[in-house]
Amino acid sequence: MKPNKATMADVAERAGVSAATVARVIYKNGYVKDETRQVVEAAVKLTGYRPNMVARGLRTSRSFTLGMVVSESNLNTFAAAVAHVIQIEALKSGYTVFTLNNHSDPAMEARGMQRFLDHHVDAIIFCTAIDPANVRLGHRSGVPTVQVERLVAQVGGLVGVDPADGMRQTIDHLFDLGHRKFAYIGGDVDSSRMESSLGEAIEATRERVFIDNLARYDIHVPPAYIRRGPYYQSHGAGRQTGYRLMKDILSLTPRPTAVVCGSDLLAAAALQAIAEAGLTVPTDLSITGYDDTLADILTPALSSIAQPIGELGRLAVEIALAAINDPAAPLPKVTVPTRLVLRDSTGPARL
Amino acid sequence: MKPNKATMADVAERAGVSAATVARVIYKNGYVKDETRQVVEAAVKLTGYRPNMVARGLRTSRSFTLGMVVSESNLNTFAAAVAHVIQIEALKSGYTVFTLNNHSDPAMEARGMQRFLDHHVDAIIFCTAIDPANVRLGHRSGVPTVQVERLVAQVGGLVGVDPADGMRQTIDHLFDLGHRKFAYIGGDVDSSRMESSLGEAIEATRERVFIDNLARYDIHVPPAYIRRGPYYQSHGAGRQTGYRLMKDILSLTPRPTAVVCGSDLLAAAALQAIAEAGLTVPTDLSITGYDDTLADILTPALSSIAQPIGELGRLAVEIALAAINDPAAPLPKVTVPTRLVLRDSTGPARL
DNA sequence: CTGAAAGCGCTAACAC
DNA sequence: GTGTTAGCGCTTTCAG
Repeated sequence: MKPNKATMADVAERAGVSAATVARVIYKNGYVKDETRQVVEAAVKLTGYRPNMVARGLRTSRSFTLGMVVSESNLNTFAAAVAHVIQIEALKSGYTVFTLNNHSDPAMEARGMQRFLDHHVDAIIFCTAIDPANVRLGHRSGVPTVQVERLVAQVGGLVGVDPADGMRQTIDHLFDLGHRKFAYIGGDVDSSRMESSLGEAIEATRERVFIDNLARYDIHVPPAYIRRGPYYQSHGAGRQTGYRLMKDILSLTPRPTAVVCGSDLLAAAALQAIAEAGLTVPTDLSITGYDDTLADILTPALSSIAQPIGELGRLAVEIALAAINDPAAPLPKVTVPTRLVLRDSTGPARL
Repeated sequence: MKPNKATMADVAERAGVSAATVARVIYKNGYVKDETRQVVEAAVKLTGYRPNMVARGLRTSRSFTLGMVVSESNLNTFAAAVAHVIQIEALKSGYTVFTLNNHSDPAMEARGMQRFLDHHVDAIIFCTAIDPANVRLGHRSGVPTVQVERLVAQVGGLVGVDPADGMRQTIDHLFDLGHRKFAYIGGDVDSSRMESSLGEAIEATRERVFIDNLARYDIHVPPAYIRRGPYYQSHGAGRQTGYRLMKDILSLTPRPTAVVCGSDLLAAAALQAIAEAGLTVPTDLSITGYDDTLADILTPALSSIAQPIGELGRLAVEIALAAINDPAAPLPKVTVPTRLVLRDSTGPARL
């Protein structure tokens, strides 16, 4: 049973008009006599007509689709959350989105990009690209691109995140609680995966902002107190990175009283190491996360630096659509702020 | 710069043949003289020709796209994981997938479905549909549908999950550890969202299997020891469901020594309530999760019932593609098993 | 073995 | 105001 097969011609016939008139009614284009409009609308309703986006796409070279590349491990709920918002926003604007997970594999991402191009998507949003070459490919093919959170190639639009506010609030908060010895657990930078001309990766920025804010209080963090590792460990590959890095930190003398983490996942695994060492958060040690995704469901619930997910997604779609509607205009690079969300993982420093 | 704009006609011209011949070469259809093939292939390479899937779709009424509806809250990493696998599998088979998150809202899901149909997707996979009407709509429109994990409408294919094995292992394990007093925390069933003729919702099945397995040991669970609530609380809406339900359970006399949860997220929030009560897992209380997604990163890491995510995704795509290639064949309903993954949240019962 | 021609469903000039 | 026409890029008979 396939009732939705009514074509524009069918509607036209039913209404006793031409296809062109039907189109005019549907897209409210040229002038149509009011009476005619009624008839056509009735015919549309009657036949259950729905425009064929494929045919429309061929004719107009506008597919009304967006390609979205996400880099979302099972536990990277941040990227997932942004992706959700993007889908909703796109939907609102009449766009449907192709999603592709690059699984942190440049080759996979490349294949997906090619698919997007083959399907003539109107724009591509990278919810963090893994390989600059892929962003450039999109750009080179004349498809507007928007990079979210992480800039890997100096083309197209960007919706960046500024960790400064959140980090400042975090350091202020911890300092006020009496903390003077800090450590940092962060994601490591694969600099091969961004264009060298771009300067700092976001991981480096987070670290720098951490250090700078402590410097305001004349606190200097020795290199040994800053540890880095991969954001994700594939499922079943044993403990996540933060576990190992926290163990390293716990073996340091003197032991820090506050540990700032570059993601909630790193912090979650850090909590495991802390518990294993027989220590308690926040009594023995304060700890903070970043992303505010997992933070809420951990024990103790994490104080965490939140990135404005809704804002990120909205802006990404907005920029993409603007670029589609005006291909000549340059794509903007915008930045959104972060803020600390307080929960239960931070407390007075144990002296 | 738009180099990828070479059309089939361009290639044909370059090669000094007709478009029809180019098509034959590309899709290895009819006979083509070897020499001609060479020339055409060279022209393809030279022009960087890529088939236009939109035009192809119009002509063949096969869009080589799949629609995927996911019901994935930010913390529902299970659905996200299945969605990933589906994308990969589809990609392998030449399909690109439109993703839509229904955000647990039937109206949103309906809108997305309509988009999928407008774009003439070749099949639709529901990574748990929210409204049977939407599944039926797809089916009625002649688009093969596959439901994953949860069956809400008695049409199309199904890749179901059988909790029996995992639950049996869980109960055996806990019983062997000396546990005799059990409680259960599960997702509640919104029966308005499934067709009444279908029998049990998966939530009900999990509960039943829990009860039945305990009955094997002559253990009877009073109703007060079985609590239900919504799987997810939207971000910022306070503690997740499991927190409240666990608080309720902790106030019961006698207190159970083992609590089985219907999802890792419920268990995660339950851990928060347990910690708040000053109790320790697994010393004072054993607890198990379901999904094996968050399980790994919690403190303590959860023993959890794992559903075979890769298998689920693979089968869903397989069934969808089979239906596309043979629209007459009935869509199968298959079931995959579960198993317990042991970690640190289960221990000897405290007497 | 290869080319010519028709047409998928829609839109955008251009007529009337 | 409305109809006619000519394709968008591709596939698929049908001739040859």
